[in-house]
Amino acid sequence: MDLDLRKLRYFVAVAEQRNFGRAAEVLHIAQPVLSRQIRALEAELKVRLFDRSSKGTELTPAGAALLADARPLLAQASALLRRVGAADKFTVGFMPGLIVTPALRALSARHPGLRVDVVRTTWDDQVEVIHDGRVDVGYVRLPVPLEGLRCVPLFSEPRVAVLPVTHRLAGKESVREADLSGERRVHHADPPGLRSVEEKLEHVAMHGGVAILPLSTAVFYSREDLVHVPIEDIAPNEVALAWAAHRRTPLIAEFTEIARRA
Amino acid sequence: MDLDLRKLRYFVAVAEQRNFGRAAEVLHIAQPVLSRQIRALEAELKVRLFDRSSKGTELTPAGAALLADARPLLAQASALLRRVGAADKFTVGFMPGLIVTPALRALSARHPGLRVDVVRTTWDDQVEVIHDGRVDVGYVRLPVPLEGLRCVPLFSEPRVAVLPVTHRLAGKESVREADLSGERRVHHADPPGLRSVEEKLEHVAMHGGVAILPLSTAVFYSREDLVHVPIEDIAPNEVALAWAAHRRTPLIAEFTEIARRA
DNA sequence: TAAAAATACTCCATAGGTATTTTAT
DNA sequence: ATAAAATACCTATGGAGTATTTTTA
Repeated sequence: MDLDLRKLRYFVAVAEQRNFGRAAEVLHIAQPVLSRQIRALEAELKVRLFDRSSKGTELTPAGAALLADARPLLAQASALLRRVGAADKFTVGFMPGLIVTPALRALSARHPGLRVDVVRTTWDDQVEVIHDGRVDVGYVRLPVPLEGLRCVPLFSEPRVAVLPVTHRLAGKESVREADLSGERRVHHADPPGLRSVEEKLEHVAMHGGVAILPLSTAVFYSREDLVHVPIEDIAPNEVALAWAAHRRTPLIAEFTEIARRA
Repeated sequence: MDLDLRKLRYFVAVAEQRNFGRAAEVLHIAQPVLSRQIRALEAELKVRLFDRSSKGTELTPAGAALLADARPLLAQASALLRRVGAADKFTVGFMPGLIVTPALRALSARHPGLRVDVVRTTWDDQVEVIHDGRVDVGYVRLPVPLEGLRCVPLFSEPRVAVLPVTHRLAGKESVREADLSGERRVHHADPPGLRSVEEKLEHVAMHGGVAILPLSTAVFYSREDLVHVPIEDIAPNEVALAWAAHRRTPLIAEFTEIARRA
């Protein structure tokens, strides 16, 4: 009758590990328990989810289809758990460089009893925090995967090249993308391990190369040993407000209005 | 750890009935069981969900917040259950008057093993069937509540007034909305009980009044004793393709492309 | 006192554990 | 022979039932 989210969570673990023993370890349960639970799930759903063999466990087509549904369902359940009991709290996520305080202050002024909170996000988790309920709405930098989200564009801003002050292009009024073709681009997680803006800038300062950032981010994280130069011919960065697609709450509607006007 | 969907379903029943005894009847369980399960849920969530009194049961603010999350979560769970085991089937919903066979045939041609199916919807359930997984995508007539949906506009078409052949306006080339001001409008579920297009048209034929329908619907359901006349100054009806916001499957992407080109 | 919900108790289904067997490379 | 999953068997938790008590308008 009712789907058992525990079994579904176990299923996802096996699907990810492609191995019952390892999945059981991850889940901190014994392997026979996991085998039995997956079999029970298959019996309840009347569908074979895995092709087991001694050299590995693979998803069946039905299993793959289930996995696609299972992940967002579990995320939504965890979002529900996170939000309940925090009904009087409104949390906003934002990417580095974006200023959210005026909008939050406006919301707070209209709802004196409301606790407001902010969470700084990164490229990695700007969408994840929306799906799992850590934030009610997020200021995101596009593009993002739109699945499960509702999204309104807010504004766009130019991108700049961030360079060491000693760089040959450091004094320029502006540059074109072609001017940077010889440079090592510092992207997100490239070189590996760089996740935050600070880390990227530290890398540029230490080892050279160029980081391409939205203007507001470059301004917010400016350092004396780095400069930023506008890039003429690169698409601007779009900033949008996003929230979980299935939610309809007055607070979210109100906040999007506030954010749009700002 | 894991949310219990059974308890959540019980919670929704109590929230809807605002009475434990009646909710227990609806759920086909005994009242003490329900009391105990709701208490257990409150303990697990560490939140009081209801204010109980001998003259009624009311949601707390936290309970109201939970309800808003609980409904879509349960819908998504039921969608998952419906879809698993039908991984090789693609189902399309459509509102009356819309022709979906060419698009379906095109999809079918590209995927020989795929079973395709159609479901005719009404105003009442055109969105519901998407949320609970009865269809993979739906041709909907806007406006629809966009929560939990992804939606691409397809085309728009004029609306016409459907009248008895004997009506004073029956011979006209076209009419304006003001010309209809004296007429009894036959809407969806107004007069009560009218849910399908056929019922509405039957009502117009029997009792007079005017039904305003998209052109294609009026053509599809045309009858000898009724005529339709274009309305000059009314916003056209928008037709869109919609699907569950959290889903990303190749088949849906492919079908939206096909539908868009048609 | 009447209606609504909570408590007390019993029963049984099932998750979890350990030990062991089956199966395919 | 080895690795992976399944089976056997045990314990404990928690869901469902009936009978009854508590609470408050």
